[in-house]
Amino acid sequence: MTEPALTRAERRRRTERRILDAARELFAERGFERTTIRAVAGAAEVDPALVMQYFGNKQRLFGEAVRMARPAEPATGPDEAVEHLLGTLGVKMRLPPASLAMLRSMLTHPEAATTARESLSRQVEHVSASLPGEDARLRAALMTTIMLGLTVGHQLLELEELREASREEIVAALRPALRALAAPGTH
Amino acid sequence: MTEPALTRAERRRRTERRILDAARELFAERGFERTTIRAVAGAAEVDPALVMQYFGNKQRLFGEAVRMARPAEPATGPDEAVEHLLGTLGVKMRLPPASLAMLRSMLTHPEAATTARESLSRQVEHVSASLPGEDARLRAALMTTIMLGLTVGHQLLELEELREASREEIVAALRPALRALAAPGTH
DNA sequence: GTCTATAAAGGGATAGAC
DNA sequence: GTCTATCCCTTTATAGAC
Repeated sequence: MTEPALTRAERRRRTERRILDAARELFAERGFERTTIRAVAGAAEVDPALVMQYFGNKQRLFGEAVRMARPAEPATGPDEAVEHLLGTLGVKMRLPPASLAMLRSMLTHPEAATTARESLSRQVEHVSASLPGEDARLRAALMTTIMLGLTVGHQLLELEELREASREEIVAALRPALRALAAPGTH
Repeated sequence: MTEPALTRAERRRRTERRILDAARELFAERGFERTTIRAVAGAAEVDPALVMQYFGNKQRLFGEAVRMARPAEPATGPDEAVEHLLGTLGVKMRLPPASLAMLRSMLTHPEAATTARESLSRQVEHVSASLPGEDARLRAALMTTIMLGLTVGHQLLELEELREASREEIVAALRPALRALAAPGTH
């Protein structure tokens, strides 16, 4: 009793974690519809019924899998906003499984779509606050969708033309485009 | 016999067309997995078995639904390439159902993913041929994914921030960004 | 040619044994 | 607390009647 290797609660916590990790990976790879409870259980090496026991249903499992902490970012200025977006590219080229899972299903699963919209809207707000000019909100939205397109093309569609470039090359090529949007337009 | 209102072949052609139109709309709206043969048949007001009779299986129905004519575009110069891309925005804000159907499923359906990759690669090649500079291919890829992100955000996710802007505003705000990519970089 | 009936499979969910 | 067994629904696909 002096060395209770693992308490029940602890064991349970670990099993739950294993299931969630497996779920994230499969949702990220195949999307909501093509991911089965059975497959998740198989990958986590637990019984399918246990997955239901822990998460209730597939929808809640998905909800837990795509939930993640989001760091709050302070508003600054146009140049900083550009560099901030470019900086996320390092992250975006190896997105956390939770984000990938959400992105993979955002076009075909209602809840994932909602989460994606909310997340993108927050980013638009954040960037927008750092930009000058009348149409800051639209330009911020364009900057955000540019990053979205890049992520989709690179991470989800795995386009060769992007895969064969280094992060630095992409950042360097993209910077002038984002700068053009960050500056109040001459249009 | 002088007025055969509709030949068998003609009737069949029309029914097939009705099925395809219904399929495109549903695939565009819900994606491959969430679209059922039954729903397609219902929308086209035919028997589900008839859909199978005509198209064999769901996969082939999808294949026919997303197939579409693609106009060949001549290569020109950087400015023309930019204006060409911006010009497609008019189209992209009301994409043909076949394209929408393909895009909707591109992240979760293997065949749609392949079609999307091929289509994007063609566009990269086309734009790339019009650009000067060492890294024309990468810059063309970025321009293409920018348009992809915009389409996804606007048409599929229906982001408010984009929806509330007019085509002209978007074009005007986006032009400098694309121009920055079209010019051989100072990076 | 079109529809009825049904086969066959897959997978989410549940009850209850251990 | 974990697993066995199974239910039951949905959906694709087929066989054969009309």
